Amino acid sequence: MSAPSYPEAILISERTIGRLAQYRRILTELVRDNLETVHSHQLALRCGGSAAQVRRDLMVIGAEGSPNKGYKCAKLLASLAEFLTQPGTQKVALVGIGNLGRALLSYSHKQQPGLLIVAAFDIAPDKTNKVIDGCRCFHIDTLESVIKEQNIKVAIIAVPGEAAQLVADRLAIAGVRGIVNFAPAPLHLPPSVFVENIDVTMSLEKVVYFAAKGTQSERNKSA
Amino acid sequence: MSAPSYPEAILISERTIGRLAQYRRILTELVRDNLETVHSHQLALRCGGSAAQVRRDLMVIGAEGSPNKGYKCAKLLASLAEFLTQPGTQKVALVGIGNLGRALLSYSHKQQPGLLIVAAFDIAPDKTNKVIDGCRCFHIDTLESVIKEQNIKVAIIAVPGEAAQLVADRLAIAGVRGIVNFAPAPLHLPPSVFVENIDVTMSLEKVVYFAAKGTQSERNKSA
DNA sequence: GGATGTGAAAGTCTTCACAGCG
DNA sequence: CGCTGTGAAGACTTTCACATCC
Repeated sequence: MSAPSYPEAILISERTIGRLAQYRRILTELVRDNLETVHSHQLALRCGGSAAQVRRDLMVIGAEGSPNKGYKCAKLLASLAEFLTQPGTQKVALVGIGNLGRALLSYSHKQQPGLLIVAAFDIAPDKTNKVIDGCRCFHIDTLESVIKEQNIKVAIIAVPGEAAQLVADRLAIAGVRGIVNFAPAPLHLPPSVFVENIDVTMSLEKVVYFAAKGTQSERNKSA
Repeated sequence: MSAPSYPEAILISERTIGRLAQYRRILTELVRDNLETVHSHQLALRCGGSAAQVRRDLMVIGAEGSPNKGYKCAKLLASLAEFLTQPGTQKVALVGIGNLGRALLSYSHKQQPGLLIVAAFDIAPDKTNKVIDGCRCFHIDTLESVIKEQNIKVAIIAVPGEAAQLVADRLAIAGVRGIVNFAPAPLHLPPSVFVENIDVTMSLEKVVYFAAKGTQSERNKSA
């Protein structure tokens, strides 16, 4: 009769996971600055949410803070790191070495946390078989073999909309389980593959609308 | 007693506006391909939503389709264009001419709809006083004067996180009413300024989590 | 028959408010 | 006291289901 391991029965919403990732980023800074403890309202201020929201989010990972002193930064950061997958642990592939792709590569190269792009693919021969920002670039024909060889489970799609579905299908078959999709087209994939869409044009149009029309108040959903 | 003009009393949610922008993009393609009519379930397939969702969204702009024939593409597109602000109408400023900024500039240059960046700013002298992808680049010192002169109401922030709040404050004072923020930091601004955050790192971490852990099904929120 | 338009139900997410504790 | 932890309420979104019309 060993102690039951974390049931993990309750499944956590996408929004919550996103905010937990933010909290981790903030806590990384706090720990770097040698802060001992932090209150929920302080975290709220730094991520643009409410204190109640922060407390509820931290509840789901079983974090515990003491009244009047708040949460211990180091301990909380450790809990978050254990709960979320450690950044840099997961290798990421990038498909599409255009302007956006190169911007992501330079991020990956400089940034300290997350975003460890280990392989990039493109269809244009002049972009392949070289190293950009420390990342090896391959021709798209080798996508399946490289993905399998390196056991890559996460990919970023930064190709034109017309090519996105085809790329996504190939990624899924090669074993990728999660995709960040910058193409402005929905990907139809089996539910075993998680897809996060980032549609810059749509976001811009939203902002244009609200800038011109009604004054919606600032909301921080950061997605 | 004139007929009451559209009350516009009901304010429309951010999510809905985002989807309406997607519908417009899809309809632009349909009209280009000379499609006469379209059904709600066809739109749903092409944007990754449900048919009921599409119909409800179109309800808010008072679109009308006929049973069995669906919606008239051209008419619906016109309604959407009238409702959303016409793309290209609003001039957009870009702050931060790094890799991401340049990727956005090249988009702006090539893409047909939306995204008309007319001025870019940076603090580095070697990036300013030139033209990149058809967009004039200025030193950040001239931000206020250029924004006011050109009457720009929408801006994109693509600077490092530490500088984001300062830039946002200056933009708001210069008269900007809407901001797309790529910096991973919340902007604290008066509610008269609409802010849309795009946090690429956070999205990536979400995907890493769901790729590794539980299999959440694909959801298309495209934000 | 097969689609739209829409009230109502169901579901999801956020905020409130307060007990309990240091 | 002020803050955490959390049930309960509230607000918002999506889906259902069906009357209605071509």
